[in-house]
Amino acid sequence: MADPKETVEVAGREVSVTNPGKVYFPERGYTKLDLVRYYLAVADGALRGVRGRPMALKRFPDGAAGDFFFQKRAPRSRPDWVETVTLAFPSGRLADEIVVRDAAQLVWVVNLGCIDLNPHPTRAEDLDHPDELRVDLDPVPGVPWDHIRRVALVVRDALEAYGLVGWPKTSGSRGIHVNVRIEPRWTFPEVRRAALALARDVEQRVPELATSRWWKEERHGVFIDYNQNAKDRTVASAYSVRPTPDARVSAP
DNA sequence: GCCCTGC
DNA sequence: GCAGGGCAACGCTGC
DNA sequence: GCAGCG
Ligand SMILES: [Mn+2]
Ligand SMILES: [Mn+2]
Repeated sequence: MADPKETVEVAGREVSVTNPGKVYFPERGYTKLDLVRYYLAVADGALRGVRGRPMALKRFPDGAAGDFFFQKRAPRSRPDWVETVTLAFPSGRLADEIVVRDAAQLVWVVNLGCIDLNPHPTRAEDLDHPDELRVDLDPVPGVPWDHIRRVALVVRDALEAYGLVGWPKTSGSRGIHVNVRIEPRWTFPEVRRAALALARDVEQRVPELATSRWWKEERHGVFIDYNQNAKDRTVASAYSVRPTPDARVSAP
């Protein structure tokens, strides 16, 4: 059959795309090769979100509607131009995670069935000090988009008071992510505490719109998920395609 | 999606 | 040759 | 220590 494999030339390498015609988004008819071509088209932006960061792989070998699994450890068999870095867990266990820096590595990851990209907030060069604080706005069901947007604007004001700049994007699901560049100087617990302080600040500014309550039952409006800044937690990066039926994208 | 194992 | 299994396990919360 | 949360 005329399908098993296609080769794309990217970043000076030949990268295989297996099952290029496989339908990954049945509702829209988008194929695996469509997904690869999308990522090539936005490679500059997509790489800005993941470059130099270890990432957890969330793999959908049968497309967005199929089963998925997480994979922290890079597949043992991989080209020598695919970079990894060794992470240590508190348990003492180790994991070699993928680090993407160019479009060839990106396509290689997409070929594994990764639809969205989930980088850590750290760089491979310094795994203990995040250089990105992530403000994850998760609306409870039924919250209108305008409220989410308004909370994001309040986040901007609150950040400004600390001399910080937030870079917003849709999550591609229901909420908004605001990424904040920080000096790689603070530990995970310290960054998480900063995110909590920010969440409480925002909640105080617009208590009708935003909440920092951990318990779902006590939440109303937009939950500012500060815990997303804990260690070993990742967030879908900018330009990631989400595994939704309509192939929505996290749009800056 | 792909490897590894075992039949 | 082919079917089946594996592929993560964190850290924080309030009780 | 537990289960809820993501
Ligand atoms: Mn979110
Ligand atoms: Mn969240």
